[in-house]
Amino acid sequence: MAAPGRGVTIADVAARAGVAASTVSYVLSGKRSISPETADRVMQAVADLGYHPHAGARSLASRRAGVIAMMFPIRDGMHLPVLMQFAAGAVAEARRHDQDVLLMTADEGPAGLARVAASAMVDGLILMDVEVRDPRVEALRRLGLPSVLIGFPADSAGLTCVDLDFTAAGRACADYLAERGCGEIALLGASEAVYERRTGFAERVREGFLSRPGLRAEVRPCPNFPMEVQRAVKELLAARPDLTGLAVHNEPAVGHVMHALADAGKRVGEDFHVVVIGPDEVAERVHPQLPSVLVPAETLAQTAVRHLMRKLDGFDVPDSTLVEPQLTIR
Amino acid sequence: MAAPGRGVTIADVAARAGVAASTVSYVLSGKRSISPETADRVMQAVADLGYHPHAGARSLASRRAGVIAMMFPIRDGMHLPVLMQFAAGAVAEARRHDQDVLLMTADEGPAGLARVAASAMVDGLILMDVEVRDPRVEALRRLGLPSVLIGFPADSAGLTCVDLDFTAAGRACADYLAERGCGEIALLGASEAVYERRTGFAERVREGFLSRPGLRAEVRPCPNFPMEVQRAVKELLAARPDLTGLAVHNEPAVGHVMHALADAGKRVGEDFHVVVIGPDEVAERVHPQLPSVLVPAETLAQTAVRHLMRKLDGFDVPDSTLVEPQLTIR
DNA sequence: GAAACTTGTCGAAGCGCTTCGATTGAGGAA
DNA sequence: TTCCTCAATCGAAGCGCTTCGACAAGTTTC
Repeated sequence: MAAPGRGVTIADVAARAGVAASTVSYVLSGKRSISPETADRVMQAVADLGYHPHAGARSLASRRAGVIAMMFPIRDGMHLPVLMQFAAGAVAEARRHDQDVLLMTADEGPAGLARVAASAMVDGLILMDVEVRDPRVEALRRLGLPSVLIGFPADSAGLTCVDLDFTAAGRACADYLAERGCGEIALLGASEAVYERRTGFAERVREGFLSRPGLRAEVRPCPNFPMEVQRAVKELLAARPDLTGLAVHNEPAVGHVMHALADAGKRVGEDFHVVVIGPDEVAERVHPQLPSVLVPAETLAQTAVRHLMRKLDGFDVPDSTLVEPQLTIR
Repeated sequence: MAAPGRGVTIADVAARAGVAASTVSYVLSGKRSISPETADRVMQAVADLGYHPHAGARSLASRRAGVIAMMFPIRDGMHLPVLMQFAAGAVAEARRHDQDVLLMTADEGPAGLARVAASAMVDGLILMDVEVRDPRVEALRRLGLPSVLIGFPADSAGLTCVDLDFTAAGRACADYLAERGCGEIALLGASEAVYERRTGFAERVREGFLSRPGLRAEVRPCPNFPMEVQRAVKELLAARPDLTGLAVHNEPAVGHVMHALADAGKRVGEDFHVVVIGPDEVAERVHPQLPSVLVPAETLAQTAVRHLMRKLDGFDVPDSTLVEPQLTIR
């Protein structure tokens, strides 16, 4: 348990178990068959000495670092809590595969990818919040570093991408509202900036939302500031007096939308229905609590890590994985 | 630029520059003097080949991994965006010191610390959101892994701790309100759970808030749910009719507090004053925008990383560093 | 003009691990 | 019994880097 001095090595373990170092290695990796008795003795020695293989040595000899990198965007408009959930999910899953996670920010860009790849610091990479045209994607292709992307770039050929099925999410919202008897509905979407940047995601929601027949539906981008949100809602209500259903795909706006509706005399949950695309807390922390389709950050992270692990082990994985959205009714 | 095959090694660089591998190493590390001409040739070769040293080999030979770990809490009541800012700040600063950052979650606990320490995977550690009685702290002491804590455990002897000066933050709020002419003020604090868990932080705010003489001040913990927050505010107003100043140290509650005040006919910024301890967005996204003392996550992260770097380089750093709060008026 | 340093460079010895034969006994097949 | 196979183990050769001691050429110093 207690480390005797500094650094217990495989040789120490071997000596204590009365075997060769290579035998210890084989016991630990399971790459050759070892008699149960020997294995027991080795494991006992490992436990006694509190042995953990030196990561550097291992990576040097085996050409496997046991580390994957995650590159995060730290950009305007990103919803930080979701990123954090994502990170937590990824770390948890990675640890299940005995991998650690190196944290990178998008600031490092393609050069950062080149660096970690060339230094063999990581075995693979998860790239978050991929944009439609993303310079990192090209770098990734060039480097041949095993990777999984969250989101879809314009050309995803030869890449492994994972994302929420935003089309289905949009449709789920329309369905929910339709089932509550709304005939005229609207989607208050992401801010303009988001639409400009990564069309993919926002447009898919739009498409899904508009895809349900028999409804009068429209989509509007949503402004950034509280007062403007309220004004936008008021304008919408004025322009469409028969509107009875609203989907909101914009975390920070939800609270303000609810005020504006209350001010306008709409009784949400009774004569007017609202559904949110966003994290649970957002939908829970307003009154009344709203139904929501969340971005299942944890599931996405898990899926991404699993795919990456399979790639590292030489298996094939689907090029594109869309996670089904879940609508939670509160 | 383009990698020829797989893996450019120091030997390749040496060959191209016409020197010994050790010379390349010395050029890169600056640990021995090298003639400018040779250095140039080497650097040119490095650039030509896109050489990056193999991290594992380097760590094996030099006993320095070039990686620091950050252990994050993923716990209830943590404000995720702040954590993320923290992470971003730490990564940025670490990169400035040519270090990478390994992400760990508190789930791994003391055993996780033992693992990364024994495997020489990281050179040092930053431990976030330290609790008053934290089992990880003891493990840290035992392991002798260089580390910096964010927050203060009960016994911080021999440790390096960094945190916001919460006492000063509390006082700054009281000062702000006093300057606006409020004679009777209150602090709506963290939720009960937080008080129970890490007394340090919440109590320091309380202490600071109550420390200004000549004011009638009180502190109340704040409930978790929207309706209860509103009720709590109403009760407070009823109990203290002369109350004209309120400090809120509870991110999710701010919006609801503002409603309750509006409902009660208080005109914030005119006959009633409110100040927030929390992130900018929280204070900006209500109407009217509020002054706030933020938890300077980025600064704290930077300070923590710098301290850790200095420790790794064998310098002394102060045991305890309190970052001055800044009050932003909007 | 010899002794004593400096400066710039090289070669070799590891760092701790994995992995590739090689080796040794047993157990089976012939 | 002899030969072959197979399971279990060992020893040695690296993986790519840093670092230590040497050493050849200057530079000083007396």
